[in-house]
Amino acid sequence: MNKPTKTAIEPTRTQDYPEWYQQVIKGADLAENSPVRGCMVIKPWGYALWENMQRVLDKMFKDTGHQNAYFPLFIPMSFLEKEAQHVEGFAKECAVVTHHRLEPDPNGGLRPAGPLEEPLIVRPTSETIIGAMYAKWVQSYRDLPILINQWANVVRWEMRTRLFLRTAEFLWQEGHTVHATAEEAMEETRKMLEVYADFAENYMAVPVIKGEKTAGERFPGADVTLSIEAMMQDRKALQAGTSHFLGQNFSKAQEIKFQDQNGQMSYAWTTSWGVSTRLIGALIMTHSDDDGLILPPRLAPSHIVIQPIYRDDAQRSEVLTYCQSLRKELSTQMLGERAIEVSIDDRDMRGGEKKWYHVKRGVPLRVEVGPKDIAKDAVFVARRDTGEQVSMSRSEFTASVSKILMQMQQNLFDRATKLRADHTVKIDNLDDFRAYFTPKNAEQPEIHGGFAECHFASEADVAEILNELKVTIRCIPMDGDDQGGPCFVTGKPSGKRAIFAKAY
RNA sequence: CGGGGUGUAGCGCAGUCUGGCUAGCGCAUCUGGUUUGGGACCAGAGGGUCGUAGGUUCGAAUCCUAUCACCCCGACCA
Repeated sequence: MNKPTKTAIEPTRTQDYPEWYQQVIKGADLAENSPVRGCMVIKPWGYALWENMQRVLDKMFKDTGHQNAYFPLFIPMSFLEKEAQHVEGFAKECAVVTHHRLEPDPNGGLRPAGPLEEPLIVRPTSETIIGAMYAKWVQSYRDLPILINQWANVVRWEMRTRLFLRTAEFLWQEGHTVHATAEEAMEETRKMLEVYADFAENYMAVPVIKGEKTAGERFPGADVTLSIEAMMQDRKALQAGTSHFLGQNFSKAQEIKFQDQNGQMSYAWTTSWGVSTRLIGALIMTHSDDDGLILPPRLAPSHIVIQPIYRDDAQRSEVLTYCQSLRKELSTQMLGERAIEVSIDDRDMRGGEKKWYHVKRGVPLRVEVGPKDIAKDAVFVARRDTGEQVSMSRSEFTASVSKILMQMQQNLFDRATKLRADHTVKIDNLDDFRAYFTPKNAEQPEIHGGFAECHFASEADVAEILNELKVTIRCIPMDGDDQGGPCFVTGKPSGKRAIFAKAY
């Protein structure tokens, strides 16, 4: 008795954005919560998406001279203690291993036994364990630079979690490099931010702002933190990737030093940079609509699903044969460097149900093929991004499929760019700022605000109002060409504008 | 760690205030049939230690006590 609903996902974005987000994930079967507090299970469709992201990023890292390696999950507690800022930043959210076996307890259960002499922490990030190894590997300037990346899981014991956006355990990559000079390390920091921005915009179709974090928002232990910031459809900011110039902080703490050309001992300069499964959250919240997930073709695990339509066995075999040949023909087409992925969904399932299954999963193109289509050698094509459905000849479709997918990729990017442009404003006084970030409905805040470009002279001056409105300084954009102006709170002169926004 | 809430079938819930036959409903699942260019219909079936442990009672999903788990709101964060 389940009546067809107007939208495949309920509630809609405007009704309840956070709940919509959860339902999109559920509808697309990307992931679900696990019995382990704060930890998610990434299901095959979600993991395939992550694998595509990994494949592209990994190539980008290799193309910029990096190699992959793997370092331990566990870090001796004393390692973390070495860098004071770093300890302070992460100590409160670490999982700590204190025992190395279990024994039966009197109640028939198990209890930890065999206390460790030194507790191990599960890595929240690997600067310290990797730094300890780098200290051994670096002796001479000839050993530099070291350019290593690792794909790993990390654990941060967050108080509140949300699928993909913030989970206790998440998957990521972390690059860790060592350089002889500050300039070279800073160049590496910038270079990797560019890689992330390139990936976000050209593969994820998510427009990002490259910028520098303020002191208050910096990575614990970094001298400079750069980030890419994206705007989600609820107009909140999401930090999608970070790249840190760590100066000599970690090399001094961990004795990463080398003899230079002149025989002098110097501390090395290090960087670290990472993106995580959070990118999937960014993807979802940038493109999806009230019918579910929308995937940018370049990262979609499957580009086209062919849905055969038939009534009886005779038609079935005729239609399936046609679909198989269509599939084969489409599979030879390329989308960029990747072959187009085509699947045939011939499950015994009602047509409408099957259609919505793929709509919710965000497959870019859905192609229906039935006897009537075959009779005129045509296919019925539905585009996920626009919802447009057209019948076209088979030859026309196969000839243009690659172009259509690239158009979709571009359309998603343009759409997201427009949303951001429509909700980015320059604000120069406190009243406007407060009005911009205050929802009309205090009980159930509607989607409001966006990015505010403002001048500020010092973080302390704006701390109070930011705290009150739950707004943060996202970054000081690198590409900004602003000429300076007065702080929106104090009127004191400031250089460049910063992006202010509510954030995930 | 504060404030609020929820634990009943795979999922979503009703029943609890006011204790009482065999604990219900929707979706999902399974079987049979009818359907089939679009989120089907009919008939039937399976599936529950009512979070856990005590207590009150002739009798507890329901009342009392304790406890655990999870969710939401805050403080903290990729």
